[in-house]
Amino acid sequence: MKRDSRLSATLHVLLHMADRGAPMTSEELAACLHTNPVVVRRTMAGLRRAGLVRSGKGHGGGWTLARALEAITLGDVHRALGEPALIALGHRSETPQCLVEQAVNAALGEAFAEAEALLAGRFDRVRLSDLAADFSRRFDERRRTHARHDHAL
Amino acid sequence: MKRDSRLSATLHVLLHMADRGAPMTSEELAACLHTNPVVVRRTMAGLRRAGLVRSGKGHGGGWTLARALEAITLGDVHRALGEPALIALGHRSETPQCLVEQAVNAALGEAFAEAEALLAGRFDRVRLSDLAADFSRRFDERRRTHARHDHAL
DNA sequence: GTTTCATGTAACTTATACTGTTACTTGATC
DNA sequence: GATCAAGTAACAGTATAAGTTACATGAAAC
Repeated sequence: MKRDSRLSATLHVLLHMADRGAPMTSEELAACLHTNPVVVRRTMAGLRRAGLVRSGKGHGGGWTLARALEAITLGDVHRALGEPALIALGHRSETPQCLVEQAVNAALGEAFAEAEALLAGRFDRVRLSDLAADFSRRFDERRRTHARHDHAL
Repeated sequence: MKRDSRLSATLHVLLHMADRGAPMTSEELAACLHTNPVVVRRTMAGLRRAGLVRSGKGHGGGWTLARALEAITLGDVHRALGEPALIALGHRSETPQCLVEQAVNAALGEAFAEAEALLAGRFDRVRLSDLAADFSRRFDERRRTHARHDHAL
């Protein structure tokens, strides 16, 4: 299965937007993702509709967060993206006549639903501010590592 | 994401094979799945290599189970199919330079791994005999329902 | 008010993986 | 040897994410 990376990409650019503080253009965000500005606009359109971000045209335009990082969960972003499927497996038929297939669907469906609920629940409990805090930790860590490096030179 | 239904299909035919007791041809199994015999052979090839089923050519040939239903778990079947991805989401880059992306990958990766472990663990605990028992329950239930129907006529 | 800049969107192409189909080979049974 | 069924290669179909081009819309700068 080819994996959907829109959630990953979107979280990435949202954190960059927060870090910047000023509007960022689709072109700048596309550079962060090594992709095309149109891909960014297309993906962000759902977030705009969901009220997570705002967009402005013309000079000084671009994308800005509409809420604080603390007020946006991964679940909010996932839903804004159209709530794409989390589980890569599916049934052969959703409404089978065959009793064997009904038994298979029941067993797999229960397992899928449980895993999906686990992921969705976790998404709802993680805020963008949590990711930003982890980024800061990594940033400080890198600074310490580089400082040691500099001393060694 | 288009969902992978090979696990679902394979469990379906394995139960039909167990129910039959005698070898079933790819053509017969394909009829159960409303698909093509070649699709069946292709999918079952992994199970043969894994020692879950045997195949015979010529007259009286076809597919048979190589183990009892109690000795095959959903996990066995999933691995025999090449262990396709369970989670439909992925990272944009597996080894990002960007610290922001590293933080995103860490958060998502942990969530993905947890959900994947939940599903895989569950697959390892469910045996084909469990599905067969559920099928029998459904079969009896339908017989009771149909009996009541007959009385009403 | 015209130019410039940036979003909004449609349309098309590409990439990828499952699925379906045809054609042919291999091997076992009658 | 004829028939049957698996084994397999090769190719077409389908769906979706992703990338690209082109153009319209609207806001700010000059």
